[in-house]
Amino acid sequence: MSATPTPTPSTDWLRLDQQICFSLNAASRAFGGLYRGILKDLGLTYPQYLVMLVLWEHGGLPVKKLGEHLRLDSGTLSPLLKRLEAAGLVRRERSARDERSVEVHLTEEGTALRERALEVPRRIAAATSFDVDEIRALRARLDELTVALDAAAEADAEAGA
Amino acid sequence: MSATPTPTPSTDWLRLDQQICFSLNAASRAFGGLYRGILKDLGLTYPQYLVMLVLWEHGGLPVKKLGEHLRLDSGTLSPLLKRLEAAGLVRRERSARDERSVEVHLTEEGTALRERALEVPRRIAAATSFDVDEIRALRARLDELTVALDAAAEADAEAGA
DNA sequence: AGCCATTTAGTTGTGCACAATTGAATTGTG
DNA sequence: CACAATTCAATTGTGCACAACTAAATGGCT
Repeated sequence: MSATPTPTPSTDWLRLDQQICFSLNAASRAFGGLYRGILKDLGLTYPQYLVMLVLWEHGGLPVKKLGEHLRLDSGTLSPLLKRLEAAGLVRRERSARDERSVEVHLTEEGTALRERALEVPRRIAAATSFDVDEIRALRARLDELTVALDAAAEADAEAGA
Repeated sequence: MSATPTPTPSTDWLRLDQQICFSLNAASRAFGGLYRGILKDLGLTYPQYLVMLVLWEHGGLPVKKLGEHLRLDSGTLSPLLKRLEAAGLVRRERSARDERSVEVHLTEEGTALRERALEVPRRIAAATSFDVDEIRALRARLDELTVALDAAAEADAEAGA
């Protein structure tokens, strides 16, 4: 071993402050903290809010479709939807024409909650201090990144298999 | 169904695809998936890898300092560090001069793991298809955002109190 | 029709994030 | 010194992410 490695030239690729993933993770959790405060009034967690957004936009959907919109699987959605159902915001019912599928519908209360949710994006936007174009550009960048990462993870998984 | 609300003009602020937080969250989870595959060889999860990065860079640290670097509290770190200890990568010992504090040190094995971790950033960078300057710019942007969000969450919390 | 691969939700188990609380050690103040 | 306030780690409890598996329903194929 001899003498601590400490190579740390200006290009130490293992430095935390050089890792994009850390900045991303930190920003994601900072958003989480802000949403937590704002959504508490609505009785929603952030992932629950995302589910409600999809339902408000598309109406009733099977769990599968919901998962495609949000990139989440039934392992995450099943318990989350149960909690939304317990809160009286959604109903879950087996599809008549395909008994495997469970369709998620808004209740009256769930539909009504949309009105109160309208102020959420405004409060969030106020917090970022970024203007609309900056947000759009950043979002586009991140989506590019996500596509590249998903493709790479896919390729990696297949190489490993 | 009495006419779905569907206000959806081109500025429906509740549309999922307009929300920066969703892109951020998606990118963060996409990174997670990629790291999961790469770090499996090292026997680390992504948060465990972050802890190891800090230890490789700074050497032994009390849990508190570790948490400041990573923005994590003892509720997250305590069990995580126990798992790293069980894996033989770190030792935890009460500080002699302040019995409240627990110092986390790398074991030989933990120090040695750094060599094998050197290829991780390379593999990640290859997956992003972004060049170094783009990454740097994106990271700077995200860090700005994080600062703004933390400040806003702080202000929000105080207003609520 | 009978059989089999696929699809769809749900369940189980592991690990992380975070709020709230506990308990011990330390520090500040009278 | 005594005692209140603070600091630090750990614990408890809730909820999310994801892998692996189960069970039921479906659709294709012979």
